[in-house]
Amino acid sequence: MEKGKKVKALSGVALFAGLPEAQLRTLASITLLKRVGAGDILFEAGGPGTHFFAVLSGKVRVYRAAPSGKEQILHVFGPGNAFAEVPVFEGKTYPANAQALEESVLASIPRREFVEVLRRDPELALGMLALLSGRLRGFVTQIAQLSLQEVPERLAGYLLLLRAAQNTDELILDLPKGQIAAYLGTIPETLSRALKKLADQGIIETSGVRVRLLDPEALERLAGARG
Amino acid sequence: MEKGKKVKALSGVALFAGLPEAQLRTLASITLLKRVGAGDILFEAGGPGTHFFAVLSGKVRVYRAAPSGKEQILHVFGPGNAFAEVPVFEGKTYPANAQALEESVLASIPRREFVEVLRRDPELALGMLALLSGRLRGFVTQIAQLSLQEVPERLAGYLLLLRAAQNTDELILDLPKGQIAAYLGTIPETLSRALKKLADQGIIETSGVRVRLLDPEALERLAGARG
DNA sequence: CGGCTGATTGAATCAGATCAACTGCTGTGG
DNA sequence: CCACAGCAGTTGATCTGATTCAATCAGCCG
Repeated sequence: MEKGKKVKALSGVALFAGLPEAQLRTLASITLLKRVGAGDILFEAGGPGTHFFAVLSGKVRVYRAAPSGKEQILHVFGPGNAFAEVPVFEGKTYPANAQALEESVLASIPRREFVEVLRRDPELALGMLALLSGRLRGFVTQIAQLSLQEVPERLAGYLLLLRAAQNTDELILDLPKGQIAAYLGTIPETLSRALKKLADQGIIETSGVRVRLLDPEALERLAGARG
Repeated sequence: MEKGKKVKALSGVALFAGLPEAQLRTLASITLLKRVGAGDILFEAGGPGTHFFAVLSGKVRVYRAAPSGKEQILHVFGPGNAFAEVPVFEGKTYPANAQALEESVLASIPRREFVEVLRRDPELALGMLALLSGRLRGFVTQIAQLSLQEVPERLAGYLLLLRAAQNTDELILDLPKGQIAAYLGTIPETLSRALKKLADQGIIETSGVRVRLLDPEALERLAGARG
Protein backbone atom coordinates (compact mmCIF):
# COMPACT_ATOMS: atom_id res chain seq x y z
CA MET A 1 0.00 0.00 0.00
CA GLU A 2 1.75 3.15 -1.12
CA LYS A 3 1.45 6.32 0.91
CA GLY A 4 -0.67 8.41 -1.44
CA LYS A 5 -3.41 5.84 -1.25
CA LYS A 6 -3.51 6.07 2.53
CA VAL A 7 -3.72 9.85 2.43
CA LYS A 8 -6.58 9.62 -0.03
CA ALA A 9 -8.36 7.05 2.11
CA LEU A 10 -8.00 9.16 5.25
CA SER A 11 -9.25 12.29 3.54
CA GLY A 12 -12.51 10.44 2.99
CA VAL A 13 -13.02 10.14 6.74
CA ALA A 14 -15.38 12.89 7.92
CA LEU A 15 -13.31 13.63 11.01
CA PHE A 16 -10.22 14.30 8.89
CA ALA A 17 -12.00 16.03 6.04
CA GLY A 18 -10.80 19.58 6.70
CA LEU A 19 -7.26 18.61 7.63
CA PRO A 20 -4.35 20.24 5.80
CA GLU A 21 -2.30 17.98 3.54
CA ALA A 22 0.66 17.94 5.89
CA GLN A 23 -1.40 16.70 8.82
CA LEU A 24 -2.97 14.06 6.65
CA ARG A 25 0.44 12.82 5.65
CA THR A 26 1.50 12.62 9.27
CA LEU A 27 -1.62 10.67 10.08
CA ALA A 28 -1.11 8.41 7.09
CA SER A 29 2.40 7.63 8.26
CA ILE A 30 1.12 6.18 11.52
CA THR A 31 -1.98 4.54 10.08
CA LEU A 32 -2.21 0.84 9.45
CA LEU A 33 -4.67 -0.57 6.93
CA LYS A 34 -6.56 -3.60 8.10
CA ARG A 35 -8.64 -5.94 6.01
CA VAL A 36 -11.26 -8.01 7.83
CA GLY A 37 -13.92 -10.53 6.83
CA ALA A 38 -17.59 -10.65 7.73
CA GLY A 39 -18.01 -11.70 11.34
CA ASP A 40 -14.44 -10.93 12.38
CA ILE A 41 -14.09 -9.48 15.87
CA LEU A 42 -12.02 -6.27 15.95
CA PHE A 43 -11.84 -5.87 19.69
CA GLU A 44 -13.71 -6.86 22.80
CA ALA A 45 -15.06 -4.98 25.80
CA GLY A 46 -12.40 -4.83 28.48
CA GLY A 47 -9.53 -5.37 26.05
CA PRO A 48 -6.66 -2.85 26.01
CA GLY A 49 -7.69 0.16 23.93
CA THR A 50 -4.59 0.61 21.85
CA HIS A 51 -6.10 1.68 18.54
CA PHE A 52 -8.55 4.10 17.12
CA PHE A 53 -10.37 3.11 13.91
CA ALA A 54 -12.01 4.51 10.83
CA VAL A 55 -14.10 2.54 8.38
CA LEU A 56 -12.84 2.93 4.80
CA SER A 57 -15.22 0.38 3.32
CA GLY A 58 -17.66 -2.12 4.73
CA LYS A 59 -19.69 -2.01 7.91
CA VAL A 60 -18.85 -2.47 11.59
CA ARG A 61 -21.08 -2.86 14.59
CA VAL A 62 -20.20 -1.89 18.15
CA TYR A 63 -22.21 -3.73 20.79
CA ARG A 64 -22.40 -5.21 24.25
CA ALA A 65 -23.46 -8.75 24.99
CA ALA A 66 -25.17 -10.33 27.99
CA PRO A 67 -24.18 -13.74 29.32
CA SER A 68 -27.57 -14.95 28.05
CA GLY A 69 -26.44 -14.17 24.53
CA LYS A 70 -28.68 -11.16 24.04
CA GLU A 71 -26.87 -8.29 22.39
CA GLN A 72 -27.37 -4.54 22.38
CA ILE A 73 -25.92 -2.68 19.41
CA LEU A 74 -24.63 0.77 20.29
CA HIS A 75 -23.77 1.91 16.82
CA VAL A 76 -23.19 0.70 13.29
CA PHE A 77 -20.41 2.43 11.38
CA GLY A 78 -20.05 2.70 7.62
CA PRO A 79 -17.46 4.19 5.26
CA GLY A 80 -16.10 7.53 6.47
CA ASN A 81 -17.01 6.94 10.12
CA ALA A 82 -14.47 6.89 12.91
CA PHE A 83 -15.04 4.83 16.04
CA ALA A 84 -13.46 3.52 19.24
CA GLU A 85 -12.45 6.98 20.35
CA VAL A 86 -13.21 6.44 24.03
CA PRO A 87 -10.00 4.66 25.04
CA VAL A 88 -7.90 7.14 23.06
CA PHE A 89 -8.40 9.83 25.66
CA GLU A 90 -8.76 7.66 28.68
CA GLY A 91 -5.98 5.25 27.88
CA LYS A 92 -7.96 2.41 29.32
CA THR A 93 -10.03 -0.36 27.82
CA TYR A 94 -12.67 -0.57 25.11
CA PRO A 95 -16.11 -0.26 26.67
CA ALA A 96 -17.75 -2.52 24.07
CA ASN A 97 -17.13 -5.12 21.39
CA ALA A 98 -16.67 -4.43 17.70
CA GLN A 99 -17.36 -6.82 14.88
CA ALA A 100 -17.31 -6.47 11.10
CA LEU A 101 -20.72 -7.08 9.58
CA GLU A 102 -19.24 -7.43 6.10
CA GLU A 103 -15.86 -7.62 4.49
CA SER A 104 -14.33 -4.29 5.42
CA VAL A 105 -11.19 -2.20 5.19
CA LEU A 106 -10.27 -0.19 8.27
CA ALA A 107 -7.74 2.46 9.10
CA SER A 108 -6.17 1.61 12.43
CA ILE A 109 -4.39 4.44 14.22
CA PRO A 110 -2.30 3.84 17.33
CA ARG A 111 -3.55 5.77 20.32
CA ARG A 112 -0.33 7.42 21.44
CA GLU A 113 0.71 8.78 18.09
CA PHE A 114 -2.79 10.03 17.40
CA VAL A 115 -2.86 12.00 20.64
CA GLU A 116 0.41 13.63 19.60
CA VAL A 117 -1.12 14.78 16.33
CA LEU A 118 -4.12 16.12 18.21
CA ARG A 119 -1.95 18.02 20.63
CA ARG A 120 -0.37 19.86 17.75
CA ASP A 121 -3.60 20.60 15.92
CA PRO A 122 -6.26 22.34 18.01
CA GLU A 123 -8.68 22.36 15.08
CA LEU A 124 -8.54 18.59 14.86
CA ALA A 125 -9.10 18.52 18.60
CA LEU A 126 -12.19 20.66 18.18
CA GLY A 127 -13.39 18.36 15.41
CA MET A 128 -12.87 15.46 17.74
CA LEU A 129 -14.83 17.25 20.45
CA ALA A 130 -17.68 17.78 18.02
CA LEU A 131 -17.58 14.11 17.07
CA LEU A 132 -17.76 12.99 20.68
CA SER A 133 -20.51 15.49 21.42
CA GLY A 134 -22.57 14.11 18.58
CA ARG A 135 -21.98 10.63 19.90
CA LEU A 136 -23.14 11.71 23.34
CA ARG A 137 -26.27 13.20 21.88
CA GLY A 138 -26.96 9.93 20.10
CA PHE A 139 -26.52 7.96 23.30
CA VAL A 140 -28.84 10.28 25.18
CA THR A 141 -31.48 9.55 22.57
CA GLN A 142 -30.82 5.84 22.78
CA ILE A 143 -31.08 5.79 26.57
CA ALA A 144 -34.32 7.76 26.47
CA GLN A 145 -35.76 5.43 23.88
CA LEU A 146 -34.82 2.28 25.75
CA SER A 147 -36.21 3.57 28.99
CA LEU A 148 -39.19 5.67 27.96
CA GLN A 149 -40.52 4.17 24.74
CA GLU A 150 -41.80 0.78 23.73
CA VAL A 151 -40.63 -1.24 20.81
CA PRO A 152 -43.04 0.01 18.11
CA GLU A 153 -42.16 3.59 19.03
CA ARG A 154 -38.45 2.90 18.86
CA LEU A 155 -38.99 1.19 15.54
CA ALA A 156 -40.81 4.28 14.30
CA GLY A 157 -37.80 6.36 15.28
CA TYR A 158 -35.49 4.02 13.44
CA LEU A 159 -37.56 4.09 10.28
CA LEU A 160 -37.52 7.88 10.37
CA LEU A 161 -33.74 7.80 10.65
CA LEU A 162 -33.60 5.63 7.56
CA ARG A 163 -35.96 7.97 5.81
CA ALA A 164 -33.70 10.91 6.53
CA ALA A 165 -30.65 8.96 5.39
CA GLN A 166 -32.18 7.55 2.22
CA ASN A 167 -34.29 10.56 1.46
CA THR A 168 -37.27 8.56 0.29
CA ASP A 169 -40.34 6.80 1.67
CA GLU A 170 -39.39 3.57 -0.08
CA LEU A 171 -36.89 2.32 2.42
CA ILE A 172 -34.38 -0.45 2.08
CA LEU A 173 -33.44 -1.84 5.48
CA ASP A 174 -29.74 -1.24 5.91
CA LEU A 175 -29.23 -4.20 8.22
CA PRO A 176 -30.59 -7.73 8.61
CA LYS A 177 -33.66 -7.67 10.79
CA GLY A 178 -31.96 -9.54 13.58
CA GLN A 179 -29.37 -6.75 13.80
CA ILE A 180 -32.05 -4.09 13.74
CA ALA A 181 -33.70 -5.89 16.64
CA ALA A 182 -30.40 -5.84 18.56
CA TYR A 183 -30.05 -2.14 17.82
CA LEU A 184 -33.55 -1.43 19.11
CA GLY A 185 -32.88 -3.37 22.29
CA THR A 186 -35.17 -6.25 21.51
CA ILE A 187 -35.21 -9.65 19.78
CA PRO A 188 -36.17 -10.68 16.24
CA GLU A 189 -39.56 -12.11 17.26
CA THR A 190 -40.61 -8.86 18.85
CA LEU A 191 -39.35 -6.77 15.96
CA SER A 192 -41.33 -8.95 13.59
CA ARG A 193 -44.48 -8.33 15.60
CA ALA A 194 -43.81 -4.62 15.82
CA LEU A 195 -43.47 -4.39 12.06
CA LYS A 196 -46.73 -6.26 11.70
CA LYS A 197 -48.41 -3.94 14.14
CA LEU A 198 -47.40 -0.86 12.18
CA ALA A 199 -48.49 -2.57 8.98
CA ASP A 200 -51.87 -3.49 10.50
CA GLN A 201 -52.35 0.15 11.40
CA GLY A 202 -51.75 1.09 7.81
CA ILE A 203 -48.65 3.11 8.66
CA ILE A 204 -46.17 1.02 6.69
CA GLU A 205 -46.10 -1.76 4.13
CA THR A 206 -43.36 -4.35 4.27
CA SER A 207 -41.99 -6.95 1.92
CA GLY A 208 -38.73 -8.50 2.93
CA VAL A 209 -36.03 -5.90 3.11
CA ARG A 210 -38.25 -3.19 1.63
CA VAL A 211 -40.46 -0.93 3.77
CA ARG A 212 -42.80 1.63 2.31
CA LEU A 213 -43.84 4.46 4.60
CA LEU A 214 -47.51 5.11 4.01
CA ASP A 215 -47.99 7.60 6.83
CA PRO A 216 -44.77 9.30 7.92
CA GLU A 217 -46.66 11.73 10.15
CA ALA A 218 -48.05 8.85 12.15
CA LEU A 219 -44.49 7.59 12.56
CA GLU A 220 -43.36 10.97 13.86
CA ARG A 221 -46.24 11.05 16.29
CA LEU A 222 -45.26 7.61 17.54
CA ALA A 223 -41.57 8.36 17.80
CA GLY A 224 -42.18 11.63 19.62
CA ALA A 225 -40.76 15.01 18.68
CA ARG A 226 -37.12 14.27 19.55
CA GLY A 227 -34.66 12.45 17.36
CA MET B 1 -18.73 38.61 43.70
CA GLU B 2 -15.12 39.68 43.34
CA LYS B 3 -12.84 38.06 40.82
CA GLY B 4 -10.55 36.13 43.14
CA LYS B 5 -13.48 34.21 44.48
CA LYS B 6 -14.50 33.11 41.00
CA VAL B 7 -10.99 31.94 40.20
CA LYS B 8 -10.92 29.95 43.39
CA ALA B 9 -14.32 28.43 42.64
CA LEU B 10 -13.30 27.42 39.13
CA SER B 11 -10.07 25.86 40.30
CA GLY B 12 -12.22 23.46 42.30
CA VAL B 13 -13.76 22.12 39.10
CA ALA B 14 -12.02 18.90 38.09
CA LEU B 15 -11.92 19.86 34.42
CA PHE B 16 -10.07 23.08 35.20
CA ALA B 17 -7.88 21.68 37.95
CA GLY B 18 -4.58 21.69 36.09
CA LEU B 19 -5.12 25.02 34.36
CA PRO B 20 -2.48 27.75 34.70
CA GLU B 21 -3.50 30.82 36.70
CA ALA B 22 -3.76 33.00 33.60
CA GLN B 23 -6.23 30.69 31.89
CA LEU B 24 -8.27 30.45 35.04
CA ARG B 25 -8.48 34.21 35.20
CA THR B 26 -9.63 34.35 31.58
CA LEU B 27 -12.27 31.76 32.31
CA ALA B 28 -13.33 33.59 35.45
CA SER B 29 -13.79 36.75 33.48
CA ILE B 30 -16.41 35.14 31.24
CA THR B 31 -18.03 33.05 33.97
CA LEU B 32 -21.32 33.98 35.54
CA LEU B 33 -22.28 32.69 38.96
CA LYS B 34 -25.82 31.44 39.25
CA ARG B 35 -27.70 30.64 42.42
CA VAL B 36 -30.69 28.31 42.08
CA GLY B 37 -33.19 26.78 44.46
CA ALA B 38 -34.27 23.15 44.84
CA GLY B 39 -36.47 22.15 41.95
CA ASP B 40 -35.43 24.99 39.65
CA ILE B 41 -35.12 24.05 35.99
CA LEU B 42 -31.78 25.09 34.48
CA PHE B 43 -32.58 24.24 30.88
CA GLU B 44 -34.82 21.97 28.88
CA ALA B 45 -34.26 19.49 26.08
CA GLY B 46 -34.48 21.24 22.75
CA GLY B 47 -33.70 24.67 24.21
CA PRO B 48 -30.81 26.67 22.71
CA GLY B 49 -27.55 25.44 24.19
CA THR B 50 -25.90 28.73 25.01
CA HIS B 51 -24.13 27.86 28.23
CA PHE B 52 -21.86 25.30 29.70
CA PHE B 53 -22.09 24.66 33.46
CA ALA B 54 -20.12 23.54 36.45
CA VAL B 55 -21.55 22.72 39.85
CA LEU B 56 -19.83 24.68 42.63
CA SER B 57 -22.17 23.53 45.37
CA GLY B 58 -25.38 21.58 45.49
CA LYS B 59 -26.66 18.85 43.19
CA VAL B 60 -28.11 18.84 39.67
CA ARG B 61 -29.81 16.09 37.71
CA VAL B 62 -29.88 15.77 33.94
CA TYR B 63 -32.78 13.73 32.63
CA ARG B 64 -35.30 13.08 29.90
CA ALA B 65 -39.03 12.85 30.43
CA ALA B 66 -41.74 10.92 28.60
CA PRO B 67 -45.18 12.41 27.94
CA SER B 68 -46.49 9.88 30.46
CA GLY B 69 -44.47 11.61 33.14
CA LYS B 70 -41.90 8.87 33.55
CA GLU B 71 -38.37 10.20 33.76
CA GLN B 72 -34.97 8.76 32.99
CA ILE B 73 -32.04 10.33 34.80
CA LEU B 74 -28.88 10.41 32.71
CA HIS B 75 -26.57 11.78 35.34
CA VAL B 76 -26.48 13.52 38.69
CA PHE B 77 -23.76 16.12 39.13
CA GLY B 78 -22.26 17.34 42.38
CA PRO B 79 -19.64 19.94 43.35
CA GLY B 80 -16.68 20.02 40.98
CA ASN B 81 -18.54 18.41 38.08
CA ALA B 82 -19.00 20.09 34.72
CA PHE B 83 -22.02 19.32 32.56
CA ALA B 84 -23.98 20.34 29.46
CA GLU B 85 -20.92 20.11 27.25
CA VAL B 86 -22.72 18.60 24.27
CA PRO B 87 -24.11 21.82 22.78
CA VAL B 88 -20.81 23.61 23.30
CA PHE B 89 -19.23 21.79 20.40
CA GLU B 90 -22.28 21.25 18.31
CA GLY B 91 -23.77 24.68 18.78
CA LYS B 92 -27.22 23.25 18.77
CA THR B 93 -29.68 22.43 21.50
CA TYR B 94 -29.48 20.72 24.86
CA PRO B 95 -30.31 17.04 24.44
CA ALA B 96 -31.89 16.74 27.90
CA ASN B 97 -33.38 18.69 30.82
CA ALA B 98 -31.46 19.85 33.87
CA GLN B 99 -32.92 20.55 37.28
CA ALA B 100 -31.39 21.47 40.62
CA LEU B 101 -32.09 18.83 43.25
CA GLU B 102 -31.05 21.16 46.05
CA GLU B 103 -30.11 24.78 46.49
CA SER B 104 -27.02 25.07 44.33
CA VAL B 105 -24.43 27.49 43.02
CA LEU B 106 -23.37 27.04 39.42
CA ALA B 107 -20.69 28.49 37.20
CA SER B 108 -22.26 29.35 33.88
CA ILE B 109 -19.89 29.79 30.95
CA PRO B 110 -21.04 31.14 27.60
CA ARG B 111 -20.42 28.71 24.78
CA ARG B 112 -18.67 31.01 22.32
CA GLU B 113 -16.14 32.44 24.74
CA PHE B 114 -15.40 29.03 26.15
CA VAL B 115 -14.61 27.63 22.72
CA GLU B 116 -12.16 30.49 22.24
CA VAL B 117 -10.34 29.60 25.43
CA LEU B 118 -10.24 25.96 24.32
CA ARG B 119 -8.81 26.88 20.95
CA ARG B 120 -5.90 28.56 22.64
CA ASP B 121 -5.23 25.81 25.15
CA PRO B 122 -4.76 22.35 23.62
CA GLU B 123 -4.25 20.82 27.05
CA LEU B 124 -7.67 22.02 28.15
CA ALA B 125 -9.05 20.58 24.92
CA LEU B 126 -7.47 17.24 25.75
CA GLY B 127 -8.94 17.43 29.23
CA MET B 128 -12.29 18.09 27.67
CA LEU B 129 -11.84 15.12 25.36
CA ALA B 130 -11.08 12.94 28.36
CA LEU B 131 -14.18 14.25 30.10
CA LEU B 132 -16.40 13.47 27.15
CA SER B 133 -14.82 10.06 26.72
CA GLY B 134 -15.57 9.23 30.32
CA ARG B 135 -19.12 10.35 29.79
CA LEU B 136 -19.41 8.13 26.73
CA ARG B 137 -18.13 5.18 28.69
CA GLY B 138 -20.75 5.85 31.34
CA PHE B 139 -23.52 5.99 28.78
CA VAL B 140 -22.37 2.73 27.22
CA THR B 141 -22.68 1.13 30.62
CA GLN B 142 -26.09 2.67 31.14
CA ILE B 143 -27.38 1.49 27.77
CA ALA B 144 -26.09 -2.02 28.37
CA GLN B 145 -27.71 -2.10 31.80
CA LEU B 146 -31.07 -0.86 30.57
CA SER B 147 -31.14 -3.32 27.73
CA LEU B 148 -29.41 -6.38 29.09
CA GLN B 149 -30.02 -6.42 32.82
CA GLU B 150 -33.08 -6.49 35.00
CA VAL B 151 -33.82 -4.11 37.82
CA PRO B 152 -32.22 -6.01 40.74
CA GLU B 153 -29.03 -6.37 38.71
CA ARG B 154 -28.96 -2.68 37.86
CA LEU B 155 -29.57 -1.90 41.50
CA ALA B 156 -26.63 -4.11 42.43
CA GLY B 157 -24.46 -2.10 40.06
CA TYR B 158 -25.65 1.13 41.60
CA LEU B 159 -24.94 -0.03 45.12
CA LEU B 160 -21.44 -1.02 44.07
CA LEU B 161 -20.92 2.47 42.64
CA LEU B 162 -21.93 3.94 45.96
CA ARG B 163 -19.61 1.56 47.74
CA ALA B 164 -16.71 2.72 45.60
CA ALA B 165 -17.61 6.37 46.16
CA GLN B 166 -18.18 6.10 49.89
CA ASN B 167 -15.50 3.52 50.51
CA THR B 168 -17.56 1.57 53.02
CA ASP B 169 -20.17 -1.17 53.20
CA GLU B 170 -22.46 1.01 55.32
CA LEU B 171 -23.97 3.04 52.54
CA ILE B 172 -25.99 6.19 52.74
CA LEU B 173 -28.20 6.59 49.69
CA ASP B 174 -27.11 9.78 47.97
CA LEU B 175 -30.53 10.45 46.44
CA PRO B 176 -34.17 10.03 47.41
CA LYS B 177 -35.37 6.58 46.36
CA GLY B 178 -37.68 7.97 43.72
CA GLN B 179 -34.69 9.58 42.01
CA ILE B 180 -32.67 6.41 42.25
CA ALA B 181 -35.55 4.62 40.57
CA ALA B 182 -35.51 7.19 37.77
CA TYR B 183 -31.77 6.72 37.41
CA LEU B 184 -32.15 2.95 37.16
CA GLY B 185 -34.84 3.32 34.53
CA THR B 186 -37.71 2.14 36.68
CA ILE B 187 -40.31 3.44 39.14
CA PRO B 188 -40.33 3.69 42.94
CA GLU B 189 -42.60 0.66 43.43
CA THR B 190 -40.26 -1.58 41.47
CA LEU B 191 -37.17 -0.25 43.21
CA SER B 192 -38.81 -0.91 46.54
CA ARG B 193 -39.44 -4.51 45.54
CA ALA B 194 -35.92 -4.93 44.20
CA LEU B 195 -34.46 -3.74 47.50
CA LYS B 196 -36.68 -6.17 49.32
CA LYS B 197 -35.60 -8.98 47.06
CA LEU B 198 -31.92 -8.35 47.75
CA ALA B 199 -32.69 -8.11 51.45
CA ASP B 200 -34.62 -11.40 51.39
CA GLN B 201 -31.61 -13.05 49.79
CA GLY B 202 -29.47 -11.84 52.66
CA ILE B 203 -27.32 -9.68 50.39
CA ILE B 204 -28.21 -6.34 51.92
CA GLU B 205 -29.95 -4.88 54.94
CA THR B 206 -31.93 -1.67 54.60
CA SER B 207 -33.36 0.88 56.93
CA GLY B 208 -34.56 4.08 55.36
CA VAL B 209 -31.70 5.84 53.68
CA ARG B 210 -29.09 3.43 55.06
CA VAL B 211 -28.07 0.24 53.26
CA ARG B 212 -25.62 -2.24 54.70
CA LEU B 213 -23.90 -4.54 52.21
CA LEU B 214 -23.77 -7.99 53.77
CA ASP B 215 -22.43 -9.81 50.73
CA PRO B 216 -20.63 -7.52 48.26
CA GLU B 217 -19.40 -10.48 46.22
CA ALA B 218 -22.98 -11.51 45.55
CA LEU B 219 -23.65 -7.99 44.35
CA GLU B 220 -20.72 -8.15 41.97
CA ARG B 221 -21.93 -11.46 40.63
CA LEU B 222 -25.36 -9.96 40.06
CA ALA B 223 -24.09 -6.78 38.45
CA GLY B 224 -21.72 -8.68 36.17
CA ALA B 225 -18.03 -8.02 35.75
CA ARG B 226 -18.34 -4.67 33.98
CA GLY B 227 -18.88 -1.32 35.66
C1' DC C 1 -52.06 17.43 65.87
C1' DG C 2 -53.12 17.31 61.05
C1' DG C 3 -51.36 17.24 56.41
C1' DC C 4 -48.07 16.72 52.88
C1' DT C 5 -44.60 14.01 50.56
C1' DG C 6 -42.04 9.86 49.94
C1' DA C 7 -42.09 5.09 50.42
C1' DT C 8 -44.16 0.54 50.78
C1' DT C 9 -47.37 -3.25 49.81
C1' DG C 10 -50.86 -5.84 47.29
C1' DA C 11 -53.65 -7.17 43.19
C1' DA C 12 -54.38 -6.85 38.35
C1' DT C 13 -52.60 -6.11 33.89
C1' DC C 14 -49.42 -5.82 30.11
C1' DA C 15 -45.38 -5.63 27.03
C1' DG C 16 -41.92 -8.26 25.86
C1' DA C 17 -39.11 -12.55 26.30
C1' DT C 18 -38.97 -17.35 25.82
C1' DC C 19 -39.84 -21.68 23.72
C1' DA C 20 -41.12 -24.26 19.89
C1' DA C 21 -42.69 -25.08 15.39
C1' DC C 22 -42.84 -23.79 10.84
C1' DT C 23 -41.84 -21.06 6.38
C1' DG C 24 -39.07 -19.52 2.84
C1' DC C 25 -34.94 -18.39 0.77
C1' DT C 26 -30.19 -19.34 -0.80
C1' DG C 27 -26.42 -21.66 -1.99
C1' DT C 28 -24.12 -26.04 -2.49
C1' DG C 29 -23.26 -30.59 -3.91
C1' DG C 30 -24.84 -34.88 -5.85
C1' DC D 1 -31.00 -29.24 -12.38
C1' DC D 2 -32.96 -30.77 -8.46
C1' DA D 3 -32.52 -31.81 -3.38
C1' DC D 4 -31.56 -30.58 0.75
C1' DA D 5 -28.92 -28.28 4.43
C1' DG D 6 -28.78 -24.16 6.83
C1' DC D 7 -30.00 -19.80 8.26
C1' DA D 8 -33.16 -15.71 8.73
C1' DG D 9 -37.51 -14.62 9.60
C1' DT D 10 -42.30 -15.43 11.06
C1' DT D 11 -46.03 -17.16 13.89
C1' DG D 12 -48.28 -19.09 17.92
C1' DA D 13 -48.58 -20.31 22.95
C1' DT D 14 -46.91 -19.46 27.26
C1' DC D 15 -44.38 -17.21 30.95
C1' DT D 16 -42.54 -13.46 33.58
C1' DG D 17 -40.66 -9.03 35.05
C1' DA D 18 -42.27 -4.71 35.38
C1' DT D 19 -45.86 -1.19 35.32
C1' DT D 20 -50.26 0.33 36.81
C1' DC D 21 -53.70 1.27 40.07
C1' DA D 22 -55.10 1.60 44.67
C1' DA D 23 -54.54 1.61 49.47
C1' DT D 24 -51.74 2.19 53.39
C1' DC D 25 -47.85 3.64 56.07
C1' DA D 26 -43.87 6.50 57.83
C1' DG D 27 -41.65 10.62 58.56
C1' DC D 28 -41.35 15.58 58.80
C1' DC D 29 -42.75 20.34 59.04
C1' DG D 30 -45.77 23.89 60.16
